Amino acid sequence: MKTVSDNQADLLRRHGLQATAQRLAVLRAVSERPHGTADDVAGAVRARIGVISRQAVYDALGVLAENGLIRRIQPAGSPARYEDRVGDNHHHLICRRCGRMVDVDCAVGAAPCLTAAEDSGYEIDEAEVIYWGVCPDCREAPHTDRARP
Amino acid sequence: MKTVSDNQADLLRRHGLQATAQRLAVLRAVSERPHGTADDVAGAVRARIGVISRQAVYDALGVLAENGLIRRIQPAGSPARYEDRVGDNHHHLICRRCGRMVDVDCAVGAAPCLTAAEDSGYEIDEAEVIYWGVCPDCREAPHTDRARP
DNA sequence: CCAAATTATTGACTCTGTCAAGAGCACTCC
DNA sequence: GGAGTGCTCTTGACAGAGTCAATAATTTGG
Repeated sequence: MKTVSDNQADLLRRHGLQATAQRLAVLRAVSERPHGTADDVAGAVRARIGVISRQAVYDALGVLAENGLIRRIQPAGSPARYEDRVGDNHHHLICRRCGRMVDVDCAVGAAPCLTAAEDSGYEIDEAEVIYWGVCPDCREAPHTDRARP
Repeated sequence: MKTVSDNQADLLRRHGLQATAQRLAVLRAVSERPHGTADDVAGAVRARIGVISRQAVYDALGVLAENGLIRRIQPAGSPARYEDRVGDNHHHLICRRCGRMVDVDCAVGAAPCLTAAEDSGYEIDEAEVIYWGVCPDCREAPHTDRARP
């Protein structure tokens, strides 16, 4: 019988990547905590396999993202975040106060948003949409900004 | 007769900001070269008024953006960029190879894109849209990636 | 099991951007 | 038009996120 790790190892090899302990752990960490930063991932990986270098984390995240196994999101004012929900080009909704990020299905449709009004001759391959707002929790809580007299 | 600088000074004061030489020069630099980075702006300002500290540039860009006189765009993998086209919530189209950025009018309409399919209870105030692709020039030119054997 | 090639580790380094203290201006009020 | 007050600029140290480069360790095809 094959374990989850075996399947993920095969997945990596099918993409022409070597299946190392570090990459497997990174892949698993991203899938367990969507929208985590490289640092979060490093922490989760260390909890599981003991030790990993910062560079290995960046390398793994890099090749996984390049090969479409994970997706990198880089919101303004935040380090890059990673998620394993790929292939459906969904969008993100971020709270301006607490930074919490949630997924949003595309309003337009399945293969969405890839048509700009005028494409200026560009060959568009991705539409990145980030909605900014205030999450329910932060809306209820008193404004920390205004709280200081 | 009023000069351009006088008008911009008034503009600043109308927003409750002091009209300093540095701020005027920053505002002018942003308007002259849209999509420039803080560093570009600093260079342009130095060419005009001689010298400005890095901090003053960041301060000026910060207050101008806060007051809606300019807009800050922070694309993945690039330092922040600034433009003076504000108030119409247009979007951007960036070339993956050369980084060139062009404006795109919103496909949806005038006050656009603020409606996500499901808002998860968030109070959305901005929709940031970035299209990624390859510009006409880079499409014609040979791939630098593939060019190395 | 072995050799070649890919990956990981280590540590220095770069690039953007921020913080804090003091000096210098801009604007207001007389 | 001059002086005070408070905002703004300069200077220099600092921090976070990510990259580079050389060496050591694994993976994997044969």
